This record gives sequence, structure tokens and C-alpha cells, in this order.
Amino acid sequence: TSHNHQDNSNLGESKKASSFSIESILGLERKKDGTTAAKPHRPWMDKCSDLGEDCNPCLRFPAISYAIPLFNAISYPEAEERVRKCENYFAVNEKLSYKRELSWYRGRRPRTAFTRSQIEVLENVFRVNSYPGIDVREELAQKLDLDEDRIQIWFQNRRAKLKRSHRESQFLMVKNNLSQNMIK
Amino acid sequence: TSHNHQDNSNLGESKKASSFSIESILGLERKKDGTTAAKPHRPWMDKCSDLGEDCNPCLRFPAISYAIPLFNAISYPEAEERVRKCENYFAVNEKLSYKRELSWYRGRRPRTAFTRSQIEVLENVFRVNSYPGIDVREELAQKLDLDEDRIQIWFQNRRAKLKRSHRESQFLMVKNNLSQNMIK
DNA sequence: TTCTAATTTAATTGT
DNA sequence: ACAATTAAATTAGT
Repeated sequence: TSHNHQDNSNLGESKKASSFSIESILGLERKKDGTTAAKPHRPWMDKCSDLGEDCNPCLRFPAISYAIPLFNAISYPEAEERVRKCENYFAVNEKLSYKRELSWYRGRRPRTAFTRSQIEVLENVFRVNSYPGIDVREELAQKLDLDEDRIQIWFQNRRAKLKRSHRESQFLMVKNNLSQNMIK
Repeated sequence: TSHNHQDNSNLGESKKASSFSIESILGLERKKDGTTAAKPHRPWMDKCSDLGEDCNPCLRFPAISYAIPLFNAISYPEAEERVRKCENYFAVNEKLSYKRELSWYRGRRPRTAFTRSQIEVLENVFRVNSYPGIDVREELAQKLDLDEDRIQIWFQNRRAKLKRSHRESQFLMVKNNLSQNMIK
């Protein structure tokens, strides 16, 4: 991850809480090799590229623009109406806010919330074929009204989950066998 | 919760029948027992494997009998109190205890109560590095007498908290700007 | 009630 | 495609 907080020298913390060496901590902020971080892969953000801003999400210094989609947040329902009235103030940014509403903050695809029926179908397919080809993925995408990308990522994560559970159960089995042998 | 087996009529329309078509897959499948049911990720449960296989949590057989020695064995000091509470719930009010019982035998990790000094160190590190690598996490774990997993989870939750607070303050800022603009 | 530790899983990155 | 992480959204304990 490329989070450069080199300009955090204004912390002014003279207190030393422990024996951690700050230099060792700071030394870890650099990537292993000095290569510049590759541009993140965010195809759905192409419309934002004309802004000429850094689209790399930064936790410590978030661009204010990524807060704009907040108006659609369910946590602040009262804001939506007010913002709708005042949309003119943001209209100077053309369709900027529209594009940015696509993601909660710039730079990351909004998390897809699969419906239960979608999950059911995906799980059923996964049971018989954990590696669906492009044709099955496209078919699923069409029938489930999802992007094919989402299907592929879902199967990737599902395979990882299965592998992890296998690893753990095998580990437990081995440990239990060991314990039983020790009891005997 | 079990899934309702509604026929996905909108999904079941057959167009073509390849060997891995969704229709054929869905036609084949009929829930065949939960042998491959996903297991929760509970690596700390490995520690109780020397008590026997009954310590492996099983959602289908929520026997409280194996849950109690489980937590006693790992030397959680609050275990006895929790067992007493649990027994009390079972004896007095079965219905109200349902959720607690569920979380009990399902084996959620007992909530870690960080000490003030631990929090202080973690916060100090967080100020200069919100993304500590594995080596810093291990160093922290050793010095604070915590599992590395706890460190990682703490930083995850801390980043989420920071982001949340940023979102809220920015929301307030934009809201105030809007109010000012409306007055004008 | 608020805060936060813990869990699950979608998304990202690098290999 | 996999492995390791991160983020987002919850659940639940204090």
C-alpha cells in the first residue's frame, strides 16, 4: 500500500511511551524496493480521471470530494433533501458528483451486497464447478444481473474460503490424533 | 438459517444445455448434508484440541457440555463467571438465553480488554504508522504480551474508526457550508 | 447508549 | 489464479 505520511512530522509528541524505535517504525513505511507504487486498478473510475487529482485513497488526508457521496448515506437521511435543494452549488462540477456517488469514497468499488438468491445460485454452481469458465460466468452474470467481474471475484474468494476451511479442519484432525496418541 | 428452496423460475429458463449450464447444475443439486459446510475461522480453538474432538465446535449439535470445559481449559479467568451466568440462563429462562447460548457454543473469541497502557502504545504507533507490517505487529505483540492477531484486528478497527470520524467531520463541514450558502 | 473487539466477505495488489 | 491484505458491514460485549 502506498500511504506516504512523510509529512507527519508535526506530531509534536515528545512523550516516549515505550522502547519502540520510531525510526524502525518509520522505516517500514517505504516499500521493500523503492519502486513507486503501481497505479491501482480501478476501471470504474475512468470518468474521474479528467479531474487530474490523485485518485489514490489516502486515509489520513482524504480529499474532501470523497465525502460528497455521504449525502446518500442512510446514516444521514435528513441531508439528502437539503442537498437536493442545493445541488446547484455542486452543479459547477458537472457530472462529477454523479460519478462519485458510485463509490463511497473515491478509489474503491462499492461493496456488492449479493442477495440471498444470488448467493444460493452461486453456491449451487460452486458445488459442481469451482472453476467456471468465461461462458458460465457470463451466463451467471446475465441471469443474476451482475457484472461478470463480480462473478469471477466471488469464485476466487469462495475458493480461498474453501481452501482455508480445509486447512483448518486438517490441522485440527492432526492435532486431535496427536492428542489421542499421547493419551494412550 | 436454512435457505428457502424456492425455484428460481426467472433463472431456470433453459436456453442451451451445456454440460455445465446453470440449469443442469441447478437441476442436479439437492442439498446433500453439511459435510462441506463452511467452518468459522477460529484459529485459537486449536489450543483446546488436547481435550478431545468434542471441542471442535459443531453448529448442528449445540451441546453446552463441551463448551464449558472449552473455555475453562484455556484459562480465561472470566470463564467461571460466564459459565455460571450461562447455567443460570438455561435454568431460569430458556427463551431469552437463545442468542447468548448461540454465541456461547459457536465459540466467538472472548472480547479482549486492552489495558490502558497497551492502548497508549498502540495509539502512539498508530499515529506514525496506520499500516504496521508483520514485523512491527510481532514486535508489538511481544512487548505488549498480546497475540499478533489481536494487534492486526486492533489496527483494522482503528483505521475504520479514523475513517468514520473523518467522514462525520467532513459531513459536518459540508453541511455548515451549505447552511452558510443558503443564508446568503 | 456508545464504543469497540470480533467476524465475514467483497475488493485490491502483487506475483 | 493464488496468496495476503484491506475495507465494508455486521454482530455482539462492556
